[in-house]
Amino acid sequence: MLPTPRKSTPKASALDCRLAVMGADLRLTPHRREVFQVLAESTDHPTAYDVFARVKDRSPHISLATVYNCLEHLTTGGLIKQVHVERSQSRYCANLHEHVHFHCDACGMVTDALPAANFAPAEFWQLPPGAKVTRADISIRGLCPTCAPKAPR
Amino acid sequence: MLPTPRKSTPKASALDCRLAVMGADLRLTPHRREVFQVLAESTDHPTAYDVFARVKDRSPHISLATVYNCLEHLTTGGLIKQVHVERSQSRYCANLHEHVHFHCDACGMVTDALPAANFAPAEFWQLPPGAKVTRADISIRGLCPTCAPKAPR
DNA sequence: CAGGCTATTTAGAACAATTCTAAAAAGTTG
DNA sequence: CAACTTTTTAGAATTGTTCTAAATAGCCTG
Repeated sequence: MLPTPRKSTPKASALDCRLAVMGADLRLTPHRREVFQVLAESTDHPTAYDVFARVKDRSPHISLATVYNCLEHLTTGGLIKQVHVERSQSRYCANLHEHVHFHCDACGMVTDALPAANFAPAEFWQLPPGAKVTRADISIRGLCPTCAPKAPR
Repeated sequence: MLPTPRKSTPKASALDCRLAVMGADLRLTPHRREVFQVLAESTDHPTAYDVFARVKDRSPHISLATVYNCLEHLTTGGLIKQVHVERSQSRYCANLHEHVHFHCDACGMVTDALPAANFAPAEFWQLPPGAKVTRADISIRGLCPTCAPKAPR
């Protein structure tokens, strides 16, 4: 049985709007707002621990468990996305536009790359007949502009 | 400093050939051969533990650490590939043809999908200028033919 | 605005997958 | 076969994450 839906807090900012509009049933606690805000201000795909460290500047008493908790709620609410690079720690981003991730094998940096053209996975690969595609996780690996020149050969 | 290259064991099978040809400097121990063989016979992208369980039928005394060790050597030697689905345990496959992975969100099954057409990541996404692409990890998610009909709505 | 409810937060324990360690065993070379 | 290197082993350690139980806070009803 689902809990009774709650309204969001009275005072709303631009971020709050996005939270209110997109997050189906997500109580807008100060912690969740801060976690979201940190992520919205970051372009470097921070890990849960990175987020924890950044939020701590504003809320020194927040615990790592709360950050994980907030990240989970924001993710399931569709407000942020989890990014997986290999099977190392998860990273998060607030960029919800369709994009892929470019990952530098040398420095570990992760950046977003926007699609240059329309892209439909089912057109490019022979998927099992009858399969229903919900999404494609695409991570492109290589060397970033900074690391590429330094590479041997 | 690299260790002196060793020759592979005298008697060579088809698998050994692939191992010998492709694995730059990989001593062909019985364990490594068995791990590779198990993988070559599997199409279900087993986890390290799955491989461990399957190899144990032939070599009851093999340890999990050895399986991890063999998988790592086979991977760095380019003989097998690691497959990552989200950040759950790694899976492995011996299919070295260019392909992507289709992952069913309902049953967790992973299958290979071959490219229907030529595919160059740099054509589809605006990667950072100067970046050097070495590979694209593409995992397509959705529902497999078995699970799709059962899904609600 | 007190009482009752539910949700959130917390610190720390637990967990799972993997890697590390140190020692034993096996293989290779001179 | 002696000296050396590599592989294998069992178990400990590590890492990133999730779980737990208790404390706290938020909201609604009367």
